[in-house]
Amino acid sequence: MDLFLSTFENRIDKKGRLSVPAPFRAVLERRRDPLYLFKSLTEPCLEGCGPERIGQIVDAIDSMDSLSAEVATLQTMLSSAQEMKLDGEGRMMLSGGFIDFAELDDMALFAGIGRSFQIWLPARYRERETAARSRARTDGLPSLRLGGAHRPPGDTDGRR
Amino acid sequence: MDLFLSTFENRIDKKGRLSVPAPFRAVLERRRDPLYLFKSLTEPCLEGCGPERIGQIVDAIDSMDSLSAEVATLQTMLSSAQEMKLDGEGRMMLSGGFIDFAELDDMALFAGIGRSFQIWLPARYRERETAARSRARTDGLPSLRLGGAHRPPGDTDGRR
DNA sequence: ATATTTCCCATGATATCCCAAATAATCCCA
DNA sequence: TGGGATTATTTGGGATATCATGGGAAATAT
Repeated sequence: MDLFLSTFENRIDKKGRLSVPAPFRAVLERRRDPLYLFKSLTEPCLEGCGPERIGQIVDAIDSMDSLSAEVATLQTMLSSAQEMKLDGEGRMMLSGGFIDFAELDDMALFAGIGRSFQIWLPARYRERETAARSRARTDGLPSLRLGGAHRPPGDTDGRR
Repeated sequence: MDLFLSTFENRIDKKGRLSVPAPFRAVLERRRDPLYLFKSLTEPCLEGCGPERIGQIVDAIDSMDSLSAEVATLQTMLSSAQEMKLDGEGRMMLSGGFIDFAELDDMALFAGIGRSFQIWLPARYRERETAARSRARTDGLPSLRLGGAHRPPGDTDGRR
């Protein structure tokens, strides 16, 4: 299925470079996709994805009333998005804006969440993770229908 | 996919010159497109794009009732549009009309929004971004159909 | 003649490339 | 199953290229 899964913690060197975890690079390389990063709209973290998600945002904007607040919101996502070029060793350069937004210092935690991944300050991510787990115990699980909406096996990409 | 993404802040020098960010120039050069700038209809900023977007506006006007108020509005976009010539270093000269309209002084912020970009007074742009982010947190994210509508692999550009 | 724009080159800052060291994961065979 | 060897991955640093910016000179207009 080719998804971003698991977490990885890598160092941000003094030049601002950060290695993309090899398994995440493998997903993108298999699809010959460049990597895009943008600031999360709702949380202090960065989001990483391939071009298809960026394309969805662009298309959504074109199909909406350009005066709506929703369009302004989507434009904010695009304005924070960057195509990341990786060096020969698979590292990207994080701009100051990205580092400030996610409040990163010298370590970054990659959290794969399926079709995209997030980049967090490690301490903040772990805080959030324990909070989510204790919410699950007190409030119960969110409704999860497993087994219903799967694509047939062998349908490895996202097309319909 | 060749989109205008991310933000860049450049200086307007005392001769009135302003560098177009290299990644934006690269998009235009790849398509051998000239750059057009016009005054935004809805906000105190300038809009930048290639000729195809200008063409879309012209076509939209042609398909509308030529006596309607909307047509008059759209026509003001066209009448404010200028083809910008760049010097050898990729800089353009902003006319006084453009500078006054966007209330620019010595810095300009380029914000890529996919098929076009905007030019803002940096402080004003950040205000607007903050507002969009707090709206996103309170009102939730705009509905985006994720996961379903992928293009087939290999269809890497943005054509429809 | 004077102001303004265009062209050209210089400079500093920063990103990119390239090679090497250190660390971590995997393999292989006893 | 253990442990040493091999390979993959991450990290570091110096050299090189790119880019934004500034200013002078030439060209154009007023």
